[in-house]
Amino acid sequence: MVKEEEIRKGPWTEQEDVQLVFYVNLFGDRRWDSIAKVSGLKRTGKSCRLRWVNYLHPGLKRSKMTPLEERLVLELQSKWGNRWSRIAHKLPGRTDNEIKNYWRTHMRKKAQERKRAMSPPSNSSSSVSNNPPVDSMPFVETKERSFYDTGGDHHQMLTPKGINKGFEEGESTETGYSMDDIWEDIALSESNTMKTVCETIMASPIWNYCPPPPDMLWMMEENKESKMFPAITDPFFACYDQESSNLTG
DNA sequence: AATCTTACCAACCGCAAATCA
DNA sequence: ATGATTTGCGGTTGGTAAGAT
Repeated sequence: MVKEEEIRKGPWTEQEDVQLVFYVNLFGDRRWDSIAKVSGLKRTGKSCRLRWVNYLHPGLKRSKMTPLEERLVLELQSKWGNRWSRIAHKLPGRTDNEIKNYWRTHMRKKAQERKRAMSPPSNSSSSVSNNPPVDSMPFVETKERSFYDTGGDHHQMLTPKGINKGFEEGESTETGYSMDDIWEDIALSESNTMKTVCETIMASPIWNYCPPPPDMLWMMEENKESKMFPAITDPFFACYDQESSNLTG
């Protein structure tokens, strides 16, 4: 485990993202503690998993919720309550965190609308403390259009370019880096093989290496994340087995 | 133009469940 | 069978961009 004083927190950097993507592709999206250790990332396994699941996973949709998805979220939430992970399973490409955030925002807005509707303008001062917590409020479905509907996912889910956050229309991010940049970094090394990767994996820094081509990495079917990586009993050793048997030839 | 408010999202935390030794 | 470790989930917080005043 990484020593406590060395553990990094807060926003992930581009380098960390690339590094994590690289190691997850190498070892699979399990054993996060090991990935955290081996990768040299000064992050906890938990943090690595969260970053992968919520941001770096290639199956993620980065577009706004479609009206259909919104409706589904609302229906399932009223049915199952705050079982975000369960709900997320019904919405391919969406994460529990995303849905949870959406719900919070949505319900806050609903609560405000209700507040406005229930409290006449002449008597508005008494309404505030009577509002129940948003999560406990019974949901009343409306037919209103999404308040931030953009028409849904216009991009192919599985292509690296399609998972950018918020700049689907070709915008670039102001805040430093984008997933495009990451994928570009990865793609830069198309000519390099896994052999090179495995030979150099234990050395540092990671930036001397070039990951395998993206199309090799991200082959997965929607809703079948578990098949994203080859079934390797012990990925750490399997890597080197593969290196010697498959990847050299 | 400056300040305040709101909406959104990334990431953390604590806890429980699952897995491993 | 059991204790330790790891993983996953849900709640919460903090930062920031956009909109309102």
